[in-house]
Amino acid sequence: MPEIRAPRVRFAPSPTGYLHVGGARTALFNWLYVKKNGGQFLLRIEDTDKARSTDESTRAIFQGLEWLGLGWDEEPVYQGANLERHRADADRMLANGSVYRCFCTPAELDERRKAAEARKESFKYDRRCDRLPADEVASRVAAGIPHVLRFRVPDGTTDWDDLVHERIAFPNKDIEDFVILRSDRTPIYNMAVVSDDIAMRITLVMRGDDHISNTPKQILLYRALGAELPVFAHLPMIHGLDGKKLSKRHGATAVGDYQHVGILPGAIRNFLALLGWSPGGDREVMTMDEMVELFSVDGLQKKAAVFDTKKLEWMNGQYLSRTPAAELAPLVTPMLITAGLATAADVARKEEWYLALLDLLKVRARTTDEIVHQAKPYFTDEIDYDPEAVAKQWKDAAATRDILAATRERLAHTTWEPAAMEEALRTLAEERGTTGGKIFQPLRVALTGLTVSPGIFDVLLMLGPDRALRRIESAERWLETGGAVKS
RNA sequence: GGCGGUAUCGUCUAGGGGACUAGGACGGAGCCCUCUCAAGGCUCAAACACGGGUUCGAAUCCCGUUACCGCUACCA
Repeated sequence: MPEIRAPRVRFAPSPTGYLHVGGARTALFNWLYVKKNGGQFLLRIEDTDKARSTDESTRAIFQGLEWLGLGWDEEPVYQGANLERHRADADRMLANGSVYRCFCTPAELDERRKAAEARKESFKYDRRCDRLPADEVASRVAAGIPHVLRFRVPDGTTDWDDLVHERIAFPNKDIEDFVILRSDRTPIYNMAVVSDDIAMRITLVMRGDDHISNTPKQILLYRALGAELPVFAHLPMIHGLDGKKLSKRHGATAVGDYQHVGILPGAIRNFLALLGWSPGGDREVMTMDEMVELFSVDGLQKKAAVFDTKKLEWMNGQYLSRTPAAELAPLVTPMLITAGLATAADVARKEEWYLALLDLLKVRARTTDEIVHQAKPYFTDEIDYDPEAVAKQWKDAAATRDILAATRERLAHTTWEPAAMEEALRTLAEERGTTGGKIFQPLRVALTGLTVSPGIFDVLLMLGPDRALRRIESAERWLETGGAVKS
């Protein structure tokens, strides 16, 4: 498939909820295409459904796109503002004979539809109003009888070369004479979309493949308006683990949800890019620049993809590990503050220490949430002992207390430097006829309350002698009193 | 029901007639490393929906069947 040079593309969400991952993926592909081929990525807010559209969700969409790094090129277009043009275009088609007035009421239509269903027939508008004599139409219009505008679908076939599906064809006999303007003179979706796409000079329409059956109707509209056709590309849907279209019941579907649980924008972008597209070969983790470089419609998939959060988390872990602490800090700090673990001033005061800590924690975390959780022992004075850790590493209270006391004593007289500390504790282990692990593990619980942490000497280093020693002492007391006294 | 779309490991995918004993990644199992976890390294289990063609040769091309998805409004 030839690439389109300097394409003008658009992402056209309805502001009826937050930015959905499916929408985000569509926006990403449009964006990548434009960056690869040079052109404009435009935004159109399809807010013609006043009842469901909200400013709040428009803001959420902007915010979501910005977070993902998908900037747009011109002022966003609000579909609702183009009502007059939509009407004018519809009237133009009425004037050139592509469209006719239909006086059938919704109630009548509904009745006929139900009757057809009862007969197990498929319902299609029978064009009865198109057969009305001209003077009859004129007198009804003069009498102010409400009516819609319907498109008169010609004979033949409507087809196009889809960028992802190749040729798709619809016999026109299967396309109903669809309404383009309601009786209140507001446009129907397909009318508004085509009018706007023409006005915005869109040359490539890339959207979800749930729009495939809208496409022949839209092509008919372009022709009736004498406009040049854009190229169409229909992307596969994103499904949940059960193979059904992704929805709320599959858990988080809004981009913002992932932002809030600590997914990095780069990670979800990379993950989303791989849903329905492949650069070929074994490439998986890619920077935005690499994705732009590699992007091609040839790598687009026809099949729906399942949104697997496990792989997203893995991807995020990859990004977390590769992101420098200095870049992670602005993301993690607010979460630390919200969690009540630190203030901005705390963090600023010991920046070097903080960045070192982030470097230790990021490699073993899959989300920034996990980093915050793991960071707790380094910020609070009081720690809780994880019952599981106690059960596993502090089985014998007396013996543990004894070993902790000995450990504390050695540490108190050791230079606070990893090699020296390791040497001291390994010697202690040897003297006691045991292994390092038998000392490190109980010590880890004393220091962090957890079974999981960075290497024990890193923990010691981050905690510093005063706090570490005090904490071991608290653990000893806790063990002595059988857990009655909090650390 | 009608119309349209799709079909490679559980999942994301590579594959564009012979290089396929079908590759990689996530997830799973196991081993190594090791003070825990993660990371990393290694190993294993795991797929061409089915049936017909075309061809010397089909995961790859064609047809049919099946399954799944989407659309079928004076919604978007």
